[in-house]
Amino acid sequence: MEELDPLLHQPLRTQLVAFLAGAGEQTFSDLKRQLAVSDGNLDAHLKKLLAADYVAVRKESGNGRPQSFFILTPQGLAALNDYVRALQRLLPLAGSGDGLPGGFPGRTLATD
Amino acid sequence: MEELDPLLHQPLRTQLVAFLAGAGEQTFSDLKRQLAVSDGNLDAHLKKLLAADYVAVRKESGNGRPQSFFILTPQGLAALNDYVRALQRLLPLAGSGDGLPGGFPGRTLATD
DNA sequence: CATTGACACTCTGTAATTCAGAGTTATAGA
DNA sequence: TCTATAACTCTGAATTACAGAGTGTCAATG
Repeated sequence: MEELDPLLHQPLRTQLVAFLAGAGEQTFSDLKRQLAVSDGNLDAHLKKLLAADYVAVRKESGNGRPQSFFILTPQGLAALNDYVRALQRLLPLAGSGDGLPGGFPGRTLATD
Repeated sequence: MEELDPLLHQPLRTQLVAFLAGAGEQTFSDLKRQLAVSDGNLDAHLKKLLAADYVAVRKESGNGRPQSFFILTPQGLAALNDYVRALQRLLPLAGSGDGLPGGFPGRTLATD
């Protein structure tokens, strides 16, 4: 069966990686605001992504107050693409236009 | 930000629900074989889906050996559709043809 | 008819994950 | 300098995920 990278297939991390992919380099505070998540939780998930080299950090300190900038690595981007492909194979996402108006393809769900 | 139903956004449960959506009513053993998962784990996740009314069970006993047939409920199907829509909004899944050949849209990932 | 084996679950405990808030360091303003 | 605030980081509790042991039923065999 289709394998879904457990590192990416988690609500907060999926959002996190998707956001980084779309928006590019982000500070800790920006991520915190955008994802509406607690400090500790964000830190924990970022740590996992850093440990897997899906995300890299660049720390700045000296001029203003210290800040960390987080960015998706090539590995992270590749993993995200694999993940999206796995989802597409698993869920018939494509083929029903934009929004799946009629319901999930394949079944009408007989409730008999 | 986009909310991803945590009940569905978990590797095994996503596969489980997607499989039920595509294949219709399935026995416990069929699910176990298809998803290559341990008894206890399958049971635990089915319990969650049953508790949420995403899945219903029909138990047969009398003629052969007792068997449980699991099927997606209308609520489960609706939740799955919502979930797919949420994914589509979160990840730019559509628009790049069949398989995202070029990479994730939106960024080329400057590693500078 | 008792016994053995296999199937179909279900229960229980452990390991891993997720999360929130307390703690730490550093800057900015009064 | 003293206080407030921003930007993290650490710690521990609660939830979740998982595997294997346990329970009950049926079929086959002697």
